[in-house]
Amino acid sequence: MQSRRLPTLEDVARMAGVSRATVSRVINGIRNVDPQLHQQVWTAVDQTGYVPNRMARSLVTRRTGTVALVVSDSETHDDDPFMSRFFSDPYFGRVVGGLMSVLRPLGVQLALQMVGADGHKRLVGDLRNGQADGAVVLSLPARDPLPGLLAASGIPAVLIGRPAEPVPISYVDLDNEAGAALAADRLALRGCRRPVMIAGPPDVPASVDRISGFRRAMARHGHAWIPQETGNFTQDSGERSMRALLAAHPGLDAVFVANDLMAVGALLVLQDAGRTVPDDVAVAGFDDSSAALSARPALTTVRHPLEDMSAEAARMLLSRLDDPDARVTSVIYEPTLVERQTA
Amino acid sequence: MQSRRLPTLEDVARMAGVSRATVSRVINGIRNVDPQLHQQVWTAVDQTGYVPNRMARSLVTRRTGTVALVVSDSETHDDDPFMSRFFSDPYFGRVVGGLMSVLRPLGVQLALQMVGADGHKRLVGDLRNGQADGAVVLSLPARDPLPGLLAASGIPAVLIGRPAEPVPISYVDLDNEAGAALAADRLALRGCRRPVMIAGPPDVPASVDRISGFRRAMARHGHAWIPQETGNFTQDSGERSMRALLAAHPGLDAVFVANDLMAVGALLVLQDAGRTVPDDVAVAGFDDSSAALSARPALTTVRHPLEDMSAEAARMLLSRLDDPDARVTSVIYEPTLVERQTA
DNA sequence: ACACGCTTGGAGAGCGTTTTCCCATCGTGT
DNA sequence: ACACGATGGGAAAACGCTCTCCAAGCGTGT
Repeated sequence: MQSRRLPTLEDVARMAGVSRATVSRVINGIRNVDPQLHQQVWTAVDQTGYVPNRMARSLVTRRTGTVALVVSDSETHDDDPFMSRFFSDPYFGRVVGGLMSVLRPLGVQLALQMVGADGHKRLVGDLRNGQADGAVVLSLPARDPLPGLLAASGIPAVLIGRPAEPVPISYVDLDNEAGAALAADRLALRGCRRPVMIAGPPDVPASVDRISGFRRAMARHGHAWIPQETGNFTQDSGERSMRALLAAHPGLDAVFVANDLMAVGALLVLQDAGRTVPDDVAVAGFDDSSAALSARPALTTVRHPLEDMSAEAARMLLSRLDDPDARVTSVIYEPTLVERQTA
Repeated sequence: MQSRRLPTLEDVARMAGVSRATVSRVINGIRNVDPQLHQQVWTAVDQTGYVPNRMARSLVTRRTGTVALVVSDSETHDDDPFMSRFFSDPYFGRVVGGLMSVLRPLGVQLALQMVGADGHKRLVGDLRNGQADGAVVLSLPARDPLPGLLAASGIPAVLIGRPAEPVPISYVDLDNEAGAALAADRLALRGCRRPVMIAGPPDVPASVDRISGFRRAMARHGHAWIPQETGNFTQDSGERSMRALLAAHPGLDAVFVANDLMAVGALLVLQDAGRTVPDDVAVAGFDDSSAALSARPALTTVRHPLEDMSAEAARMLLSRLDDPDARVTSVIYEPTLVERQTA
């Protein structure tokens, strides 16, 4: 069954009584061909069950119809298997969903690429060859050289999240500062006296922006100094941070947490410590991931339209592929506050 | 920059002063070549920055170095965007993580393929051509013809989750019956009098097995009849089902929920209804996803070693690729009970 | 010395497409 | 009638690689 050779253009051409070139033209809908032949070709295609060989086609067109989703895992430690952590984060799924929503209708493949600290050169090489036509790059640690390499090698790419250092490369991002400010305003509005925060890793730009956005907004509300703990975006680190904060600042009455997973952890710790949320302590998260909804009380959080952003990233990449000389662009999304029960 | 033609085998050969064939042999480590030339070739490779063109290579070897992760979305409804729901389910991430853990070290690509109700033939066609060397197939609704088509067309494939109908195709699966029985035993051990259950969609084999496993085990404990509601594995449907169950059977004191997401929903509804968990009502979930840990009280659940299973699926597929005549095999994993606070 | 194997490098034939030429045919305006 | 631009089909050259032959070189046994 599978041993039989697959039908090729040649076979179709023979059956339809035309040349390979004509069949190719019909299939790709390029140039006019006689309606009569057109018909013959299509019936031949049906009868043979012909499907164009992707490799052969790509070899000559230099297009693969695939885009790579590049995930950096340079931050992996041995004791902290990055893969399980990253992939099970809702973040990953939301991005994939957003990308697929635009890629799939167009028949574009999505290929997963992980790149370690060493693999950057290799990745660029692979990309320049037949690996993929372009790349959507995700979750970069600061100082990652990848954006620079990508830009320099002229590989069409779009980042999700701005590059840490200015590099001529397209990206979509959220206005993280504004989002954090939204949370700050909300917390201040409730009349909090001693706000604290749980920040994300200091080497990712989004984290930095959330920190500065929160501080700046709180300063406007008269809170010059905000105690802070740093986590790594996992629920577990949220719990640890909250415990530390509680120990150091027992009088705290509001906490801004840089993502929902950590916020859920913080919530649990607060409740275990006998604090009522939101009456004793108000909590605001960030992302509006599914965890926010299943928390009890439901988490007040900053909505991060990741699906939309990813979809846009896909669209940007695609249009860049159509027009290689297109300008580098960026799209910044505005976050909104989702008021639920914790603040 | 990117306009410059990439170096080809020919270029390397010229620089090294040998023939294309020799360079090819050196690069692929096939046959012996003179150490002297060997050296010359490698330095030429380095100097040119040569990277083999994947398409060209695949065209002749008929191997792509890619496996497809096939996700069926035939159950999509317009009002229920499948993609966002499916991809943000921890299930998806865990599978990807498991697959990657074995694929990545081997340099094998993972390509995401979604296939709709119509697309089966197309998928098979794409697969038989250069799309991928094989497929890992996920989340199939019952009566899905895909396993049959795959088997018939001789495409190397491994299912995650057994096919609904017997088909000569390899798969990995969990002993869902045994898992449900574990939960049942636990609930019975706590001395429950009125157990109920929230089941998954009746058209997925795993659901069916969990239902029958739970019923059978409960029957052994003297509970002949178990009231049941059916959800679709989302937290929301878990909430709905729990509410219905509570209304119809106010005296219930134990509930088995077919996955953790629904269990979290059930937990929330129970608490909102003023029931204490586990004292008034014991709850057991299934999967041991991250949601189980962040629930409060922490969810007692059945551990589903999805990462291991996916990794094994990848290994099975790979070995099938190496030896196309390998026998169809299946691996069934044994679930374990994770005793936390809800039961 | 000679024949005979064994090793190693090169020439070249594909792999299945797309695409560039080029040629034949046809309709049109003078 | 005749030249002339369109139009549409076919032959064949890539695309970059692998791999089968083939020939040359070498050592060995008789």
